[in-house]
Amino acid sequence: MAVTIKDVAKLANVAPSTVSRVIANNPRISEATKKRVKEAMKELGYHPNFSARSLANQNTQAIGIVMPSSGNSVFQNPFFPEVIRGISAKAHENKYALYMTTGTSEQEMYDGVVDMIQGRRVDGIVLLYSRVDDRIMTYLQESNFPFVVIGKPFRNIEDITHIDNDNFRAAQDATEHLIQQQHDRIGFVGGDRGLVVTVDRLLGYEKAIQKAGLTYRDDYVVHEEFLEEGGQEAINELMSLEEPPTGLVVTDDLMALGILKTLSEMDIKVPDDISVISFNNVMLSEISTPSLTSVCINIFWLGYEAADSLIEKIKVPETKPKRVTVPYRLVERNSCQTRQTN
Amino acid sequence: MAVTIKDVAKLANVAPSTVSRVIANNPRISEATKKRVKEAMKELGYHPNFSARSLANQNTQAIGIVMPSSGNSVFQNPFFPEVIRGISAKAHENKYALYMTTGTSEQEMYDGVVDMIQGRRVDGIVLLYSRVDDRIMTYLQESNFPFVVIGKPFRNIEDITHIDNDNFRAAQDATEHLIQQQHDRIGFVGGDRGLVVTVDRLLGYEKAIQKAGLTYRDDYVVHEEFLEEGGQEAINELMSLEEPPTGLVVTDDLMALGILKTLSEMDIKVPDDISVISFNNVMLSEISTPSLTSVCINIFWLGYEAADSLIEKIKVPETKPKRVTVPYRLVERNSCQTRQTN
DNA sequence: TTGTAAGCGTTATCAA
DNA sequence: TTGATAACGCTTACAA
Repeated sequence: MAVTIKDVAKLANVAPSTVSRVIANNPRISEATKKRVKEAMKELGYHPNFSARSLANQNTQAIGIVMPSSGNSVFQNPFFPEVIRGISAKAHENKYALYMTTGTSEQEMYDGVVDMIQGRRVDGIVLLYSRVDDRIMTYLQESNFPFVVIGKPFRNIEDITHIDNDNFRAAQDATEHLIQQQHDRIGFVGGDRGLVVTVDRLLGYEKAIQKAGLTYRDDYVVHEEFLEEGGQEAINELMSLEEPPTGLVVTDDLMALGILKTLSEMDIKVPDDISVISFNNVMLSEISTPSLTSVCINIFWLGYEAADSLIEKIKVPETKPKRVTVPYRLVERNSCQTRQTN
Repeated sequence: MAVTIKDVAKLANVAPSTVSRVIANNPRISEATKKRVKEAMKELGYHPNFSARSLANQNTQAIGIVMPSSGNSVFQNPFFPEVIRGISAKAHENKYALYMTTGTSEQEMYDGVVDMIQGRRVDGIVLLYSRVDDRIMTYLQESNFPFVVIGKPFRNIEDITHIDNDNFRAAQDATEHLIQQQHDRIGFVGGDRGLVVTVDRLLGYEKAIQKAGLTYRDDYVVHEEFLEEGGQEAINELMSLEEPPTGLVVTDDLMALGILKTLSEMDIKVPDDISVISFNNVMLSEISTPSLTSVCINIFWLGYEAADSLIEKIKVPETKPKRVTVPYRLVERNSCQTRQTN
């Protein structure tokens, strides 16, 4: 077995409880013994056993991360490594480790989350997505376990701490950016309509269209799962309309990349023939050709704030639910240009 | 407190140990009591407490994942979500959960790993990269803790279970692919030369060059950190040579994407003016324009095998170290073409 | 086939 | 300021 608190106690000639106090940095312990114990720890190479500690403590110093199921293609989105980096940064500052459940189906994910919570593997959970009518979120709420959501909860917003951008306004701004560039036929390409973020961005788009006095056209709004089979068809149809759009608001950089490809295959030039603006500003948007004008939503920051709010909630359970809004900003690159009216 | 084994025992009118046996599916327990206990568990909504179990068991049912430090830009590489997906799949089959350390510096990572191991947070570790002279790997070896490496260990290969592609041959094949397409001026663009995989691929490239009777030129070999400041310069220089290459072997799809961009800015057309072949075959290689001819290294599979070997090692500690070689295959797309000799 | 009881490595309460 | 000692929730000899 590894070296335990007892070994340290023996070597330092104190009781185990004293060693425990030294670890916890209990103020009422003499500097002398503190030093002696610390030396003993160093000498033996002592490391506290987390399981034992958790058991006694009722706390794990671990945060659970719930991603979309890995069967889902969004799993591939660079959004995730980046939020995790943010979460991780804050977690690390507070000596929390990260724990992940995974699963290839919604059911597996659900079971994983239940296990994680009921099995007391973690002190709190960050839900990395928000979808309409999500069992997991419902469960989290009912279980009364500390958790925060990245994104906007579909219901019970008031009761759930969540970290989000103002996606409505962001989409409105993005759309208006195209409008300012003289575009008046603007399409919207959304991702999974089950995601609240998709809905929010669509609403923002609609608002901008309406506010500018343009007519909202159903056939300008498509949803594609570009990673799936046949994902290109939606774009094909869109561009085959009698009056195809000259500007596109796309809800995700990765989708925009796919669209860039489809367009190039149709021999439609970006930004000359059509302007494309998208969201997230992942590193790819910079290295694609053309580089993408994208709304930077500060992914890292979302993660960082999420961990921050969660840790607060863990430490002070009475903390009121709150909404943290992370700012966004439009980053202009080369996928948009003023419409050529000739 | 949550419902414990005692509560279940009481309700089912048996001893706690019996409940424990039912959980462990101990064969010598009567079907009758087994059923009774199971009903009690269901009725109370019992879930075993992992900490308690780990403490008694000396096992955590968790696998630790060690990524490069998140300060490092490779963190962004879609390689990671994909290996993790693979690890996760196998882990899940065996009811292992995933645990992640993170940190922004090598030191932080190191401390995290030590904590994870000494604190008995995990039963084994998957190291997701292999670099020349890595402290963490050295530590893992010395600590005699179950671990596997994805990639080829820099030293002590015989003693370390690792999962890898034959990167030497893969690079040789990739280079020969260009040679077959009549290219005779072929450059090599590598990533971090501290990574063993970079070295292996470079050697494979050299071998192919030499085997084909082409002359190896120092100035055709560059290493770039394309995500870093000034990453484009290496390519710029390469293409400004008096006799610039007409083919490029690039060690990573993401780098290849960056190169595609740099080339397009220099008004050099791919594949017309220059052919590019890269590695990893991440989803992006398909949706880039042009799509990338890439060596598929079966990332998911790497992860899956890694978890498999690790779990075996955890269960049977005497297991001999072994090397698992995951096959690769060249996926032809549109970034390469036969050299136009006119 | 089942129960009793010790032990896993901590923390925390109560005395001293 | 420190030491005994009882939890924490589970597993596992050993007994029955």
